[in-house]
Amino acid sequence: MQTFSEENYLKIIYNLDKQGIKKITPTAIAEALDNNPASVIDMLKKLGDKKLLAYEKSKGAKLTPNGKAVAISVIRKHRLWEVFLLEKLGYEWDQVHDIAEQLEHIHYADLADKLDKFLGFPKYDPHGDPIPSANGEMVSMNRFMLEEANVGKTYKVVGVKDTSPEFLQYLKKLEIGIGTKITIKEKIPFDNSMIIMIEKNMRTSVSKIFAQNLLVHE
Amino acid sequence: MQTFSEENYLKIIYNLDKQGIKKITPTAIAEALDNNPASVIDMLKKLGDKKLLAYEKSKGAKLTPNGKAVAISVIRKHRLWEVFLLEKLGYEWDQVHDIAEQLEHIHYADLADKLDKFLGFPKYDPHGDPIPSANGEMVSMNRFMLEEANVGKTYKVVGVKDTSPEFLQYLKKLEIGIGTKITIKEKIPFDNSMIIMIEKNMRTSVSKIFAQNLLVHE
DNA sequence: TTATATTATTAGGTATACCTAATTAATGGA
DNA sequence: TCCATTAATTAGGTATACCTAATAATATAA
Repeated sequence: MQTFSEENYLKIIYNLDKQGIKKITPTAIAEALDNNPASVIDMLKKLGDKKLLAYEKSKGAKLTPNGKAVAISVIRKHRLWEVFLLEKLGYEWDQVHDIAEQLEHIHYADLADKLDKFLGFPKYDPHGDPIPSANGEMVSMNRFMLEEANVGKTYKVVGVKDTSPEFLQYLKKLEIGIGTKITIKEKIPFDNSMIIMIEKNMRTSVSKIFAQNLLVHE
Repeated sequence: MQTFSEENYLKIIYNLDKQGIKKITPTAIAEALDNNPASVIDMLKKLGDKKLLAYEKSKGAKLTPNGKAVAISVIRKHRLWEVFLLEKLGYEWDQVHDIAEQLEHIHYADLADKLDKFLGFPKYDPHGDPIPSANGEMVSMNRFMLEEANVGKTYKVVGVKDTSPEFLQYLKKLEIGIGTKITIKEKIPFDNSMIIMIEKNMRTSVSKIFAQNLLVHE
């Protein structure tokens, strides 16, 4: 059994690894957790003693299979709770993350599995991230940024890169959510903005930075 | 904002008060929390500084209106989560308490209210305890022990006094839950056992100790 | 009333998870 | 290569929430 704090470290290290960072340094972890590299080193020692990860200055931090399993189980709970908060309690996209940050640490035998079943075994969370199954497997989908989409084609929104309230609230205003269909009408080379059609009725222009933060698939 | 620990103290003190204990001593609190009186005194000082309670050796601990409000809000969340776990996730009576002990400390603006709405504004939790409303009010019902019920009359199960897995699992076996109707057929003076009819089809005998732990109302 | 328990309290200590400041190591550029 | 910058680490400190052991206060009983 891990503490909230230990679980957060494992989760962050797992995410940094997923992001393709080869060497996960104390500084990178401290930045992600918004704390101090000295604190991180304390914790890396502790998690090392618990055989949840291995840390070497030259190679950075690497989760053991055990540590990875804990990280995935925390991520599973986080994403399931996000689905619950959005679909059942009526929270908005930009609110579910903070609550799930707390709920992800609730421990009880088959809580995640019961929640999973109650929600109908969802495959993705409200940000379009895949939900690990009970055995830790994740479905992967060919996702890319709206920026890389082609003119004339229609895509489905599967998630966001930026999860700031500002971005999420803007999406809500545009009535863009998970599953929304977006057709690329035109790309404006001048400023790399795009003219898109949202669900066949709302034609609008979106900026480059917008297109760089919306995940879609064909 | 309070820590998990502070909330647990406030909750316990509130409950001891509800149980009619006039002088809530460090020893009584330590017993309820399964910790040390010395630790309790530390915390009483801290909660006193935060104006959540007042402690005097002669009068014991007394919650301030503020401390009481926090305690009630924790209790509200606890009981709402219990309903959720039982009704939505399919947990059993004897399991919901432990999970709710963790969930009750999750903080977020209107989480309790949204959960309350999702559950259809339940008035009682699975143990028959009233759920405080958003403004801290609790419905009270004329509840008593099955032991005090009269022969020939029919009652509705509203809760249990003993919440041990042993008792709760026995209830499950007898198919007795919240709302189950029980008719008193006969009282046996010899051992103070009772012959009851459960929901018009199951006639059985229950012991005195059983009848002392099942809460019913007319 | 006085001796004996029982409670309450204080003093001092532990583990967790942070912190700052100082030091050491590593890296990058001129 | 050497200096400067950045990163890693160590040392020592803080707050939380516990603990044990010793002492003080109170209650109970002979």
